Amino acid sequence: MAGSKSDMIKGTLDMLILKTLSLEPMHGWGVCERIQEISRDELKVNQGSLYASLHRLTREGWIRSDWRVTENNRRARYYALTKAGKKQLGIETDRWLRLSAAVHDILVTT
Amino acid sequence: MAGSKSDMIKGTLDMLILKTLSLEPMHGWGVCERIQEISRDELKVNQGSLYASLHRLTREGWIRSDWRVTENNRRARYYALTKAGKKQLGIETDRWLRLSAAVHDILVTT
DNA sequence: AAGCTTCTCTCGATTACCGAGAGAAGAGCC
DNA sequence: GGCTCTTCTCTCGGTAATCGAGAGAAGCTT
Repeated sequence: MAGSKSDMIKGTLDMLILKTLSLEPMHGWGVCERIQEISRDELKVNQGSLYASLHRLTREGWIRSDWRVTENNRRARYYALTKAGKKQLGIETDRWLRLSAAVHDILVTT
Repeated sequence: MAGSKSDMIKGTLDMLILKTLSLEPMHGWGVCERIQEISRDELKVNQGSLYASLHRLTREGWIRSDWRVTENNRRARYYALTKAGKKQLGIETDRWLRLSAAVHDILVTT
């Protein structure tokens, strides 16, 4: 299997998760699927990275969670953005847009 | 310090250096300045990261180097892209464009 | 009961980058 | 000669993010 697994761009996972949760509260598994779906399989979130990030975001106070029952009648932890998380999402998005534009500038220089 | 001067987006440094060297052979110090200049100070390459990357790229066979005399009559190691390096630059650029587009898709989803 | 799916969470290894240096050598000045 | 500034090389410890490979629990289907 020619590797070519699409890894994440390091440093973007937290932002991507914050963004996804800003759409609506979701459980971890749902975040994975949503990101993969919107990116048309370009981005796949490894579970090991997912929960590490979710716990990191919780520790920072950017998201909070509680147990609920899913549509399928299973228990799951639902995560939601806090106010601070919303602000953080803005900060990280700005930073990403600036930096990725700069990278693009380098790449197109002749 | 709140500093947070713009760090690199992790994983892009090698590509950026390959790209910069594809313009013309340069010494390490020159690569730093060029990247900073083109990105209008948005991207600053730390020396510790620079030489780590340069050595990594050499080890992989994507660049090669030799000692030359600079315009200022100093000795410096000039780095140049190899054929394999040119190919690698293409691969990494494609990957970057795909992934950054996917990230963008997530960010604009409503 | 067995097995599949959904969902949670953990942990060690890897790797890239930062940050803070040291060292060497030419240039300019006294 | 001695001094400092600039240019340019390279090293190394620490940190943080991600991977990769798992385990565990509980509801569903057969």
